[in-house]
Amino acid sequence: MVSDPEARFQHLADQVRQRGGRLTPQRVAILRILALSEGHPSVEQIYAQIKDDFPTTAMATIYKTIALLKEMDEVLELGFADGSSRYDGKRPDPHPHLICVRCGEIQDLDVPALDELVAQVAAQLAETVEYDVHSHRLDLYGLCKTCRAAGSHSGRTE
Amino acid sequence: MVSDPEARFQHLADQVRQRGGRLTPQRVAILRILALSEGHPSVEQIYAQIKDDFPTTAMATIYKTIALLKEMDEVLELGFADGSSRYDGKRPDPHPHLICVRCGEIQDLDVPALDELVAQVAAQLAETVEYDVHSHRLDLYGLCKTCRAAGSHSGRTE
DNA sequence: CTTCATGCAAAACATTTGCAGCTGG
DNA sequence: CCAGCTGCAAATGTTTTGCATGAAG
Repeated sequence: MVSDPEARFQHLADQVRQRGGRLTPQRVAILRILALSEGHPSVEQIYAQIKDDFPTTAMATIYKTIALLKEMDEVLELGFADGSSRYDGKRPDPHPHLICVRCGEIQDLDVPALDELVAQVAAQLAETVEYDVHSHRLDLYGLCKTCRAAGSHSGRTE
Repeated sequence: MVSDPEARFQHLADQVRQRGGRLTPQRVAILRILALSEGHPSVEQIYAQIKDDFPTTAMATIYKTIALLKEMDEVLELGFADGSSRYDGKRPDPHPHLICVRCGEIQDLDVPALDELVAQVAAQLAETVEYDVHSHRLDLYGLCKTCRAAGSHSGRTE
């Protein structure tokens, strides 16, 4: 939310390098898109953007790079019931999202009370059933202003 | 959590009939499993249970019946990043889930403050950006007692 | 140079669709 | 009866995998 996109990109690049990974041009492009994209791109969208600069890039390359980032917990994956996934490389920590079920637009959301609420529940679960909660996900689903005006729905429903 | 499973099954059956749908033996079996299952079965698990009574049942039949229930908002679908889905036919309204990332166990969770919190955020979004929020989803991810003891992790990560 | 990444194609899955035949109401 | 359901198979769409080539460090 605050962090400078360019700094975020540098962080990702550093992490990859420290891990023994290489920074190929394609990979740099993927990291850059993930670090800079305001929206929450899908693999397809990343692919489309990259083809401009590296027309031969394969989808598999993008999947592989994202898998690497997931392992390092440097990207947040939002999977949906329809099997599609969108990625957030700017804020890899859990945070709520607002999702339009019609156009698919995803935006970050600030719910200050949430982390505390989750922490409370987690603490209680740790005590009562020895459950070790380490992550969470909150999505709000609905219709954005534009789609609301456009009429009824269609598309992703979860 | 409260409702009698048998009553829930009857409700589902009634809804299907009112909709002009038929109650074939296979369909009855699917509804029964969804209404009675304590866990949150996958299509595969439903399929396995049904094969005992109706060995010729096709997966497609289960998918079609679930699609019907989804349309009527009588089943809650929990889709995951790995493409799998689990279903809750007991409580179709949004409610939080506790998910073990190692064994995949899913249990319902009670977070009394959540609905109010979501309602507040939704109200604010309606005012500020004319967003129409009509649903939500909260998952907590972690390790259940058993898996915690068993060691490190593997499996679904979201 | 030595690994690791790329890109292509094939494989692997889960889910959907089309359709002939069956059957619930 | 006949609209709707079943079961089979084929189609779909996305993600994964195997492997030869290529390039980062």
